[in-house]
Amino acid sequence: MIKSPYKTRQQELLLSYLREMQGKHFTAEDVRAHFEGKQSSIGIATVYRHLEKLVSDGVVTKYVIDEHSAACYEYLGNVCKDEAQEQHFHLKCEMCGALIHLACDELALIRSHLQKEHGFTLNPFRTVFYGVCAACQKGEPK
Amino acid sequence: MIKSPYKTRQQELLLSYLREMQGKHFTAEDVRAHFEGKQSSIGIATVYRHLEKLVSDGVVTKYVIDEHSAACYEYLGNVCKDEAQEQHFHLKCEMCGALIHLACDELALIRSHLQKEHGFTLNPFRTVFYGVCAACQKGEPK
DNA sequence: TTGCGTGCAAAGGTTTTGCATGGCA
DNA sequence: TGCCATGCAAAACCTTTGCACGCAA
Repeated sequence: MIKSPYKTRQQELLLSYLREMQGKHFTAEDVRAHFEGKQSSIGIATVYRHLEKLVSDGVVTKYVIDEHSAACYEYLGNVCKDEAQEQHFHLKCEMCGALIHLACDELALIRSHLQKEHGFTLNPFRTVFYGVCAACQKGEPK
Repeated sequence: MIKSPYKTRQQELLLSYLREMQGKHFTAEDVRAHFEGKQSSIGIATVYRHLEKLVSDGVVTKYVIDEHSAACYEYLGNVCKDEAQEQHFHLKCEMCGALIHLACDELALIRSHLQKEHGFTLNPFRTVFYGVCAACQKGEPK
């Protein structure tokens, strides 16, 4: 992670939020709203600028779920990057909208298959599987 | 596929374009531009309205590639839907932007795995695998 | 003091929607 | 004639950008 030349109040706030939300998903608006009202607030533009930088540093992942909802971000935190890559996939339920984390070794096979047979290096940080989750299939849409 | 109550010139044009583009990807703007200038033109709103309907009918698939580029559509055509589901996946290269079709039985295993082990029904029509394609890895970015 | 960081507002691009008009049956 | 379809323009939405000001070092 590249260190910023300057340390600012907003940066500290954002990082504290990230730690708090580790492993969960949030949008840029979530971040802004979280600090709204308190004497410490952050402009939405600043949030986007920081998140963009953190994404390019590989510390935060950005998922484009749907063109009409805001992008989802996730803080990868202290997890070893390679480890996270192998174990961490996302499923998005098209019915209830849930974004599900899936840690499954089986799926690591997909990566090696795509790599060996098709010369394609999968990026699990950005790939989202769409479909219908178990709950919704049982007829329990929210 | 649900039949429209009325048959219109624009509808005919759109369908002819779809047949022409079967198996390829296009955006709403591509459709509009294709008929621009000719005495037969289609308004962008009409294009979106038709595509939206065709998507919900399952005849056309919509892929949200990136939040800042237009959505990609694809006409599934006469292919049996079940057959297409088994054989047809998409890879998106994050370097050169190529959208690659991948027909691979191996990947059908993903679906059954997700179904059996996680109760999740994958929708291959919407799922896109992100990563880096073989050409770009060999250092041949466009 | 230097120059990066911030916030506001405006711009940017795609997609949707309201409304009056046009065209199919 | 009765409605649906169309097209234009405006709206809606998220995200980026320009610019002046503020603040860290």
